[in-house]
Amino acid sequence: MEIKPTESELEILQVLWKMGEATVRDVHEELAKTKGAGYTTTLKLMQIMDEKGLVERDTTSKTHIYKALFSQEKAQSNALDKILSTVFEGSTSDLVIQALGHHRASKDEIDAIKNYLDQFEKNKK
Amino acid sequence: MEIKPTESELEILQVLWKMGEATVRDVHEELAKTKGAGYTTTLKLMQIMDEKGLVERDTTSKTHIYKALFSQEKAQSNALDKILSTVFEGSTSDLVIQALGHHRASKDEIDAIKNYLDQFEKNKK
DNA sequence: AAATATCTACGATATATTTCGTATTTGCAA
DNA sequence: TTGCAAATACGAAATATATCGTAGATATTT
Repeated sequence: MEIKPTESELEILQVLWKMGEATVRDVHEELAKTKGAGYTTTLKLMQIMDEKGLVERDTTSKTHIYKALFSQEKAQSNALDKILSTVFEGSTSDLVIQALGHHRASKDEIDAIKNYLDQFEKNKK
Repeated sequence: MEIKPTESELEILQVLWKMGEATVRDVHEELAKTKGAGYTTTLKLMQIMDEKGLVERDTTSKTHIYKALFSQEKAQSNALDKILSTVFEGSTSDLVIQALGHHRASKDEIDAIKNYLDQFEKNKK
């Protein structure tokens, strides 16, 4: 059973990942900073997401509290899978090199990656 | 002016990238291997892509010949930008490490990446 | 040259997604 | 307790995307 968040649903998930828990108003106000959709639009989407199981909500009080069930890690994994197969022809190294080339990483980031690679090679042996 | 290929358009672009030039039938038969849409569906999409400027076509003979105008590199760059901002919170290193972790890269690929990093650091100085 | 196959053009339908309007409910404040 | 503000529920419209059917044009075969 594949549940794939739509574009708008992902925007909402981003807010939930950042805030942990949030009300519809919380989410809507965050989105309003960059987008111009009405409150009920956000509400409706979050209700749909609840039906789909992308989020859960506590409905004990009048104002419902939402939490993401679809994790950021899962979203990352899905996103990588998809672009690997659609635009990178399955080449992880192409993807990595492009990523490093176009989006400048800090020295710390580079070091983190090098460490990771060293670790990786050791385990290979 | 942002022209963003849709999901289906991207599938078609993939075929064009691979083949260089292709007719509607070429593309359709390639897609048919994994998908069940009719010939005119592919045709219509490719016509729309032509209007959008995603492809160009030679219409001198009855059977038109298509070529991608939207490059694979551009698609790669767009795809990375998007997932970086939507699911990786802008962290290139997170993206790279996830990519290396979940999708096993060959020794050659790892080496390629390490070389790239070394090169990168040298230029920094 | 007629019949047949293959192609393009293009409107129309189907489906998915997003957006909104309105009704109803709930809590708080006057 | 009455009224107002803010929330949910939900159908429906708006928009975006994908799919198809049919008509007409162009080649190819017999």
